Amino acid sequence: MHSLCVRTHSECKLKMDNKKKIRISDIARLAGVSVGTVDRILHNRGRVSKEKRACVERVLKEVNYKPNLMARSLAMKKTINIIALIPSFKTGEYWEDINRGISCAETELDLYNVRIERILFNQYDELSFNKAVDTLLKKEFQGILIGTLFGEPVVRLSLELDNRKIPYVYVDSNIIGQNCLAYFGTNSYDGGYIAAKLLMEKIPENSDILISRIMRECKNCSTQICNREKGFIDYLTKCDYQGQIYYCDLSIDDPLYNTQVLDEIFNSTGKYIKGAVLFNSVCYVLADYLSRHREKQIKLVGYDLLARNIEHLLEGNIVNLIAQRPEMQGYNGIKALAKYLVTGECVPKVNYMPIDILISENIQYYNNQSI
Amino acid sequence: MHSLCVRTHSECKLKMDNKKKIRISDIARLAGVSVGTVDRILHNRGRVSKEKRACVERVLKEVNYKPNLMARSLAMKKTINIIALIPSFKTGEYWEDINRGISCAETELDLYNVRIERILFNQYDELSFNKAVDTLLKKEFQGILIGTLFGEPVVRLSLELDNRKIPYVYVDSNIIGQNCLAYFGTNSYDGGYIAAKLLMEKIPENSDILISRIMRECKNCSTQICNREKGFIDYLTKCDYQGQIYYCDLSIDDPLYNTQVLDEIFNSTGKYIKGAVLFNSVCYVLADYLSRHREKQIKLVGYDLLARNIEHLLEGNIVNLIAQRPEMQGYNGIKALAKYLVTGECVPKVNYMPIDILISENIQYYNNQSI
DNA sequence: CTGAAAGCGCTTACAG
DNA sequence: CTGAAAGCGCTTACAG
Repeated sequence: MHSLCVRTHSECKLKMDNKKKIRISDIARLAGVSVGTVDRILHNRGRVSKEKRACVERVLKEVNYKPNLMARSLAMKKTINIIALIPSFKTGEYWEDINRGISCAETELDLYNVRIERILFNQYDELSFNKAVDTLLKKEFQGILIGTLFGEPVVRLSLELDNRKIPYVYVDSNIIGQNCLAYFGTNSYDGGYIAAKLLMEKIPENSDILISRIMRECKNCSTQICNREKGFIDYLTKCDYQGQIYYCDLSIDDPLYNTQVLDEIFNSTGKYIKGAVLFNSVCYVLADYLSRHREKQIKLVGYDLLARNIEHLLEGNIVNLIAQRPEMQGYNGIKALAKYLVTGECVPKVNYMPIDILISENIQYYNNQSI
Repeated sequence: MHSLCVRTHSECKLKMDNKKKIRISDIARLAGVSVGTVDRILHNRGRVSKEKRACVERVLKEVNYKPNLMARSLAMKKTINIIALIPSFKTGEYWEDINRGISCAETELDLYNVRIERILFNQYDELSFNKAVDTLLKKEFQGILIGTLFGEPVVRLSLELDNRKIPYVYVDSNIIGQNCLAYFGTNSYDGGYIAAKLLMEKIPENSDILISRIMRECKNCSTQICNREKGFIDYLTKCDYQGQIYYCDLSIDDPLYNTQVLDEIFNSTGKYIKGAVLFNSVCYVLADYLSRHREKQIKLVGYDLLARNIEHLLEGNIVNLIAQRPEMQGYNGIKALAKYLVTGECVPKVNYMPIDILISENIQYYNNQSI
């Protein structure tokens, strides 16, 4: 059956050495078939005889064919729809940055006929997430990026997507054991470990510290925060930390309540507290109090570049912010989906973002680089 | 003359609202001319009558035309040649990272028929730079990225490029007063200022410190290093630092000599030195000595993620490395050139990279993100 | 000065 | 199962 192959091996070689990009029509010519047949084989569209298939595949193996993606996307009028399922946000909030990365990828991919639709939910309300899932499952889409705030319903959604063979990417925090195409986010444990190191080098040895939590967070939502706290504590243990750890639950929007709670701690047994940390993105809540009532005697380490956190960092009410390249998470997440959908290529499954350390002197440069 | 315009304003509007991307042929139809004529106007190729020009421009203004870049680049077989004029490097050295960013852009831009040629020079030898310039000026190229090690000859080259109307981008350190298309690199002064802050918070108040330099650097080469030192000293002044500053000149490749020099300092008046800094990328030279002779009693801050620096950071011989996203510099620099050459769009002229603070705990994640 | 036509590399009906 | 042809949006000779 090889007689069907009208070109010899050496001719193929010649073609290869000859640097010019080889095209589908070249392959067709070399294999003695039409471009339509080559295309069918390239894309597994079937309806090709064993003989021709073997012949074309033989040529393919020899020439290292790379499709011209521009020509492809020009010829296919078909658009690819990607959904971004992320929390809604206000200006200056954490998810705004992730969304900015998504928008950036969106602009770039527009040329390739990739469209992105955002479906938003309330990050403090699991029900709103479930509703968003119901909405999106009715839509036509080929890929989805998921902000993994709510572990359990994300797993449910993932199973459904597995069924439908729709690729999905996680951002923010990872949920292991799922078939996501990729995860983009930090190693939360190490993010906590680093916070402890930064805090410890700024306060006198074995001073007491305060760990604050935000009450409005639902119990089961963020593995991110649990893992950070675990890393934090492990660092303390490793250095044989001997101080006292205080815990408190703060309100995200009731400063009076917070003042009451914190005054109580600081004015009683907590008067030797020299450092504090808060593991989600709103450490400004604590900084608000400290700046007004404690005159920078207490070193605070927090996470994420919310506008209100940055203000406090610049004023010295926060000593370090730990950032995790949210824009990059959004950008890379969308690009990974598009790459897979356009070319079939995969990226590594777990992609840990850098854990960036910000101080008042370097924060002005942090978001200068375009992505 | 408006009668030449066969479509009315409202028809244009209709076309716009109708979301579909408008094409050159749409414009031609709306203006009552051929696509060839529209193309000539779009690209200022001349040979168009005043009337038709006015008519087409009128339509253009109304429809917010955006060319389809994929179709354009598919149709133009013409390739764009960009030169990267950078130092040669060995594995694990600083410029390897910049080069990696360049390669990354290269891969991406291949689709757009952008080709990149590297011309390398010896970063310690101004003559080799000048030779490289001679070589490249004989070539055919449309844009160039320049590693600005040698201030004066870079200025000369820039003037020649201005003459030829060839856009150029600076990376690594900025040279002000030139017409570069863009600069990508850090603010060196702030890079030094931050080094001082990091060092000061790790050593006892007013301990003595050591500033090391590398002898092989040519006197006139790096404004980068001068500026870092200036920032460093200014921070000390600002905190009213009272310690003693020692200076020493080290060899990049003669550890015995360095041992001698450093032993002399540390064993005499320098015995109270608790901190050290080195402003170019090879602080491993000093770390080599400290790790062998001073048992981590001296805190060292350095720059850039050379393989040998990273080793010392992980072993605790360096407390902080300050990094400046070299890959991003290379990548963004090339992309800026390509963008300008393909679409005519400019990026901001001065693009300060983030000043990243690395410790042993976060360095493993630093280069994980693809760019 | 202007337009009709061919071509970039790929995909997609369509006819056989 | 297979191939010839048209088309994606733009550019580029070419003829007039």
